[in-house]
Amino acid sequence: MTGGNKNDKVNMKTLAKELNLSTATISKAMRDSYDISHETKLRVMEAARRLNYVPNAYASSLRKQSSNTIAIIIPEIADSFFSQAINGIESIIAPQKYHALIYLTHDSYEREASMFNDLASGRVDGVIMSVASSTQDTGHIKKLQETGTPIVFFDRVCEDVTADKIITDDYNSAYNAAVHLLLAGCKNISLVTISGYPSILSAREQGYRDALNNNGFTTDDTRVVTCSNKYMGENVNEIKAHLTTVKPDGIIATVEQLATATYLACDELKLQIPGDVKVVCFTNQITAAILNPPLTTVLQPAYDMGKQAAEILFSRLSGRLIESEQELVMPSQLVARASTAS
Amino acid sequence: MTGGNKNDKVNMKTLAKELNLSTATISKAMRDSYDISHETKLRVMEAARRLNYVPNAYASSLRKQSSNTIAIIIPEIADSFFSQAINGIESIIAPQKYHALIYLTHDSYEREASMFNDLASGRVDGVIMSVASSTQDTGHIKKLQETGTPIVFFDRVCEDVTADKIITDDYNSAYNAAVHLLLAGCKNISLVTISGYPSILSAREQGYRDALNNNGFTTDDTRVVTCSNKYMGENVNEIKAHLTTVKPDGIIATVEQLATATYLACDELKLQIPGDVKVVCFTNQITAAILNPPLTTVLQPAYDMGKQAAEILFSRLSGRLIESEQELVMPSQLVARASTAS
DNA sequence: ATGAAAGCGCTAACAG
DNA sequence: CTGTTAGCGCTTTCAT
Repeated sequence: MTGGNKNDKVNMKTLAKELNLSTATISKAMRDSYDISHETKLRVMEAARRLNYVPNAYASSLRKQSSNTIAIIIPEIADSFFSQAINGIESIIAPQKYHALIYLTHDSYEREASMFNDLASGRVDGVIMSVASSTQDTGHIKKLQETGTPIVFFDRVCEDVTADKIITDDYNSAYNAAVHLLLAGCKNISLVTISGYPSILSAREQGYRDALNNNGFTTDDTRVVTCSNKYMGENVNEIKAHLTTVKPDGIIATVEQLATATYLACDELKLQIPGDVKVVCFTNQITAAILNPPLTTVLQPAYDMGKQAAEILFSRLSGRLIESEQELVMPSQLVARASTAS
Repeated sequence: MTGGNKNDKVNMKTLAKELNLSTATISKAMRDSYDISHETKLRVMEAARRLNYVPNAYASSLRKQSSNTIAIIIPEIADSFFSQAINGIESIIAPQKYHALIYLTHDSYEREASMFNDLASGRVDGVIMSVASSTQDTGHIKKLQETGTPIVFFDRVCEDVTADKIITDDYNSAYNAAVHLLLAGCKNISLVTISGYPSILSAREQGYRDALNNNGFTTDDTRVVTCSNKYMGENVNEIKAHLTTVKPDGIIATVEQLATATYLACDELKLQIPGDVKVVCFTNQITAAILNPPLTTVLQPAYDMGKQAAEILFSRLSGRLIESEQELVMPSQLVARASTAS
């Protein structure tokens, strides 16, 4: 360890001394202020480079009461939808020299609430989030909002929180997915979903129910499999049990993690897709096209949703956006593949 | 917006006034210091809760010269290996109340270097990283190390930087993958890889070459397809061209993103896997088992690698670990599936 | 165009 | 056990 971490610590004072200027002048020069002469700026820049000077982020944040940092709060990172959304967010914030703190709730309300409590520390200027599936009470979110920290939701939004929201048309997407299965000849369609409160889950379920009901089918609750956990093995078992007892000829899976579980369940029961059961899943997995069989998906514009969320958050931060909170609905796309072929 | 962001800002002074104590006492009470009476601590806690007091993170960081924040610097987030590794990192840092800033290099040296320059601002206490494939010069990394910021590499390490490193045995994994293909009857094995400098790429290539050479096969450079970009379409075309001209009967793909490209290339050329070409890929994709056909993978312990990286970083940060930097080699696992069946 | 000085909110000596 | 004091490094009036 070369450990030059104590003595050669170079700050504004060092620079000021080096150039016979005040720290105020250095500060202004570094930020390219209008009332510093061009020549002085050049001298400052040169010295900064030469001495490896980088302004201390926390001193600056403390003084300015703003941090150029946002929080991304999501349930899970090993998920194509969320990781693509992060790419979208990053595409906007990185050029602006903003920083992203990432927090994973693992769908736990307790963790989410604890994270929000911490964020009141002024650590971030704003938040982009997808709420945990187990979150019902939203007091923690409203409390942070009250401190003046803007929050933008994407995908898993909270209905009872007033904030900017980026979603896809979950109701229609599910409705269309169900119609797609009906047109493929299914008479007996089940929904495989996860437990939780976010409105996107109920919207997807309602879209599924309405599509069936509007087309002469009934939808009793036995046709809805609610996977209660994230352990692949248990989900597979729940789905297998359903396939064995209810014998659906079509399945709509509402979240990405259920795609693999559904395929494995069919596999283990030697059920053919799409012969015995047709499957469509809400997922952004890039491998959907090369699955056995290729999976019909409801594809969300994850990258663009992240981009939009970041852009709206920036508008709020800059004060440019003063209108009331908006809900932006972006289009999902049903990509038909062999898993739903007639 | 209830906007209580100005007037009711509650800090230590507020609390001190409220309780007729000094800010020093508040500070110590909040941190559960031994020289504060139990009773006072309770009063402080109560008041803190009542007034929604949360210590300002930046004031604390500035004063303590440490931020309880680390940086995770990776090439890409929409990648199973990296997102699983992040889960591993998070499992260690979250309970310790550490925060993670995430930076994506998109494999660009310029972005990586610029990020490292910024980190000299004291924003983070340490770094966990996987280097960009285009990074050859490592000056930016060494420069940050010289400020005393510990860096732990995982997977894509820099050979010429002295630091803690968590890797898998890339040479042997590739060697074994090649042997696996030979045993499956391949006579004509190609490597599909990406351009770049990280030693894991050359190790994987060397393992492949040695396995063939040691078993009586030659490995000329025409058998190595170097995909130069990340646009799926172009990669598919490069692989198709190779399949058409060289006609390999076995393929080893060195990184996750090449799995889908390879499958699509075979698909478009109507080549059967494993009949015409057998395929094995370094990937952690959960869908490997349900691909058409199920894909033989070299599975890295991504979650545990992230965990280890975080644990070692914490040892460094706490000063517990004083020995010289270590390289921890963790085992990969060859998971044989139908894509390499004889 | 530059500088002096105050202070962001917290912590760590040190005194009492 | 509690308080006083001096900063951490920066930004921002306000003078000059």
